[in-house]
Amino acid sequence: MDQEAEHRAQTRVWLRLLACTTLIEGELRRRFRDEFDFTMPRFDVLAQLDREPSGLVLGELPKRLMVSAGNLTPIVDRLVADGYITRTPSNLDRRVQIVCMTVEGRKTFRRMAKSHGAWLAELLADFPADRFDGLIGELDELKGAVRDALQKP
Amino acid sequence: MDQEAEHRAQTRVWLRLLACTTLIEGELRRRFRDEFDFTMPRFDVLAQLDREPSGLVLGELPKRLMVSAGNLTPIVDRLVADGYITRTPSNLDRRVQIVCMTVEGRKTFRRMAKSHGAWLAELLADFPADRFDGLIGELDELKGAVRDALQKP
DNA sequence: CTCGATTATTTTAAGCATAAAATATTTCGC
DNA sequence: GCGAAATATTTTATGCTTAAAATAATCGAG
Repeated sequence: MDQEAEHRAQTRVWLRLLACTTLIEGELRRRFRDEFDFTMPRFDVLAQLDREPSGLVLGELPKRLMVSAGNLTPIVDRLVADGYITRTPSNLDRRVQIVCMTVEGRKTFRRMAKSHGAWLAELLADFPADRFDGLIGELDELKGAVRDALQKP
Repeated sequence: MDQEAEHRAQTRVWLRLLACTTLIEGELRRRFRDEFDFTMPRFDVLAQLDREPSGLVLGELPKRLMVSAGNLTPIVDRLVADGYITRTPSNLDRRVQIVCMTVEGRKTFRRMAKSHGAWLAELLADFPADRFDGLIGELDELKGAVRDALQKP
């Protein structure tokens, strides 16, 4: 494959990737809004905390969710205000805060997560099941390749 | 594959997809900003107009870019103010406007598009070239499957 | 021809996202 | 222990994004 063709293939991969993500994300956002009056970023925060019964250091969230720290402040604020999570200053280091899901938050999250899974199943239903593993493998490799490329400089 | 396993595979596909897109998009955004003081949505508008020498009906842009109409108003406003595009009311239908790239806009776009291609090549360099076509095919199928699922209701 | 429906576009309100600056606290070299 | 560097978090400014309401122009049925 010459340089030109490789360039074209790379652009095509990127555009397809973006189209698939935009399509799915848009529909999931719409349903979260319509069914639960909730947003995906809020759901993503709860999803992280669901796996951590003892809570998480606040600073861990931006890393796991791949967003900026400043971004999370108002999102966490609102989740606290709505009673889904708590935010408690650490006694050992007063710069640090621990965020932890409340019982109410966990209950709400589980209900939404169930729907989330069902929506995804509905959206991906027409994709042949025996090719999921192949696609996952390709995407994993792609992710690794991009990560490596970002590491270099 | 049982229901459970299929669900897990679907979630994994979605998370990988999102991770890849977020990773690449973030880096491209950063570079657009650092190198050209430009944003991706602005670039996307120019990319559409680059393929239309005689311009486009404004209402065509939200459809092609898969964004809402209201979203484009301030973006187009600024591109006009910066001299990259023109916006002229149609004589036949005064509701309609035609947007068209200026000579300056076209020059700027081509310069940025060249860098954009190079950045993408850099980010995807470690992904084996002989597997691009396979991945493109999978993503095309995925996109089609999701589109079909969205059509149904 | 005229009024109601449709279509194109903008405005508004709310929230997400980033980068960069600000604030507050801790840690570490000396 | 003191002051400088490092770390955790919030604030600020700017821009993207959507949904829904508003505006404006055209179309179409009678």
